[in-house]
Amino acid sequence: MNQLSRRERNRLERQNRILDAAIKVFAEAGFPGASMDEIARQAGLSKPTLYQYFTSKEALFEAMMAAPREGMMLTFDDAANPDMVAQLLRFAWSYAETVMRPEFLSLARLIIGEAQRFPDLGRDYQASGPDQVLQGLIAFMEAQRNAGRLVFDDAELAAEDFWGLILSAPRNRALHIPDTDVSRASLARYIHNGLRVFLRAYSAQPDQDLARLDRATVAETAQN
Amino acid sequence: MNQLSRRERNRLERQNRILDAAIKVFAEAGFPGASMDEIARQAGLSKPTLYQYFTSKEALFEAMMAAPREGMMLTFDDAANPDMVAQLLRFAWSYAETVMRPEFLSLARLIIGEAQRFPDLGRDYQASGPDQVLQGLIAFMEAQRNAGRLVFDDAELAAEDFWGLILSAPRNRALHIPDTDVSRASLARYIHNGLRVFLRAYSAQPDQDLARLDRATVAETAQN
DNA sequence: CAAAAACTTAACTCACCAGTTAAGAAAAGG
DNA sequence: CCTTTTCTTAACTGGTGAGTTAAGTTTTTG
Repeated sequence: MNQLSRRERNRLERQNRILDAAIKVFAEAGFPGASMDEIARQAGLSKPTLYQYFTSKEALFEAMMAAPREGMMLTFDDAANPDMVAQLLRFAWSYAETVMRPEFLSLARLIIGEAQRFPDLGRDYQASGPDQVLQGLIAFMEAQRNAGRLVFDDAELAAEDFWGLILSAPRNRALHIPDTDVSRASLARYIHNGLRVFLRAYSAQPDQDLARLDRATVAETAQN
Repeated sequence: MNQLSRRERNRLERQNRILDAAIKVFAEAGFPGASMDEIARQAGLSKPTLYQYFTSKEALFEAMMAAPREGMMLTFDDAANPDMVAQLLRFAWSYAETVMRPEFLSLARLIIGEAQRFPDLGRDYQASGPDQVLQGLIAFMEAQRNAGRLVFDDAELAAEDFWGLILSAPRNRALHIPDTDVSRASLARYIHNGLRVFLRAYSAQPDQDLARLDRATVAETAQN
């Protein structure tokens, strides 16, 4: 049932406990403010054991940051779906809910705060996070243009506009002011407004798509 | 010619030197990573003197952050000017050039990185920086709506959209990746695209305003 | 079950840092 | 010019943190 020896299983489980503790402590205190003793304490073991797993504070920090960020790689499953508005709306919501989670914001604050001291960190994050999402968005935008539903010259700009319209305001605010839990209602306000502006500027059939958006909005409001 | 005694002048000059050194060291190392010895060294004096001016590391940090941020409060001087497109373009450029300066980005990284440890800091910054600019933008948007040049329901959303369309993409990237100096050409790309999208979505006379924008773009390109 | 191997820990080292103290230098006032 | 006051500094203190060591414990293996 299990290939791993008891030792190996223990080791893996502890490694995960350490990484979990590290993310918590680093996010709370920043790299210089975090203490290896505190991380060890929160992981439920002692410092020399911690050094068995990671050879230095920096190594731990980098390993923690390199750990895959689940939930980031969301994409458009059904590219053939003709209801572009519904797809955009669904994408916007799932992305917003990922990115605005408190732990995710903490991590973003940490990355930004340490970007100067760890230049690779920020670059890698940008490449493996936002840039991936952007690529997915660009592919989607181009598919919609080919299907005659969107009109634009530069797919990258269109994708970035979509992102910026939907998330930049609430996210910037949340980065500056922690513990402001962002309500679903306020996210809805940004998402629907952003999408409306996006469709007005980019849709091949703006009136039709805006009507579709309003219908979707009513449907969702009724759900809650 | 000068009301201040030699002592008082020296004191002020030193205080400024300390604040300059502090901003540099804190931005480079973060709050916990910055050392008072290093700040004293960079300010060209010794630690006890530093403590004569600021009673603790926290006090220095907060004083430094409270120092007025010049260049942030830009606004629309000539509200009566009928050329809305030119005004938006000028605002976009002056704001972008302020916000994308390396020192300004360093400060933003520091604020975001320490927001969790200093909750007031992030709140105060948001209130005295971005929110002020936003208020100015909102007032402008409303004036343009009253003049029949823009169409929207929610002035705050319109203002935030403008901001997000123009700056969110390059700024987020710059926050993650320091020392990427952002060329005027790439800023121009974002600004002109953002403004185009904004006008398509919000202008009362989109075709006319877009033509105006293109003319302004050509004029500026010719200048360089 | 006993010996070896791997793992874990309490206690330590060394460096650094925030904040203080005591003694010396400079300015102000008579 | 000399005394007083203020400013400045080199040297110190107490505490903490990264990383190590040596001794004890658990797991594996014959």
